[in-house]
Amino acid sequence: MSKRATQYWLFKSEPDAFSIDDLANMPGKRDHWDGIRNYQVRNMMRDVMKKGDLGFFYHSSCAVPGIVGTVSIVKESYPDHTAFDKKEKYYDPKSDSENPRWLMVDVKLQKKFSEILSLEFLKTRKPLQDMQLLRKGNRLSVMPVSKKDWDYINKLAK
DNA sequence: GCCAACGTTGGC
DNA sequence: GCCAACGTTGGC
Repeated sequence: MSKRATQYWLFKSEPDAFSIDDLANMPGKRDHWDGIRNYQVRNMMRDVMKKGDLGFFYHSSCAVPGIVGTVSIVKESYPDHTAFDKKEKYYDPKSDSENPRWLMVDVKLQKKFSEILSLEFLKTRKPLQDMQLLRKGNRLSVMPVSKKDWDYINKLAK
């Protein structure tokens, strides 16, 4: 039986809403990654993302955007219950428990980098020039990362 | 706060 | 199914 290769990802979060320290302070340093309301991202989580995959934690829409650490996928996609709750920011009346439209996964903190790898810095790295994160106009909040870029960035990290 | 990029919605 | 209008993301 052939074993599936680990896939790599990047998760964006606004640190004002949920930072890597917030994840570090959760019981077991794990939490569900709710609030995905984009079909491309949902489909990737549903069809491609597997338990054991690894991802970068990225801080967006803040003073210094960049990669701040790594996580592992500890639970594969399941219905995002925050879509059912009127009080939630990402409530979606078109989704309910009978027919859930949105999914989430659980992630666990693997490593917090001692220094942020800023977007500004990453842009100067020649080997990363084709990375999806660095492409103009990219708006996906979760995106795949190639093994090559994963390995390279981890070597830069402290 | 500006604005480029781009996903989504809805009229036709 | 086209496409204009609108909303959101996210860097700057």
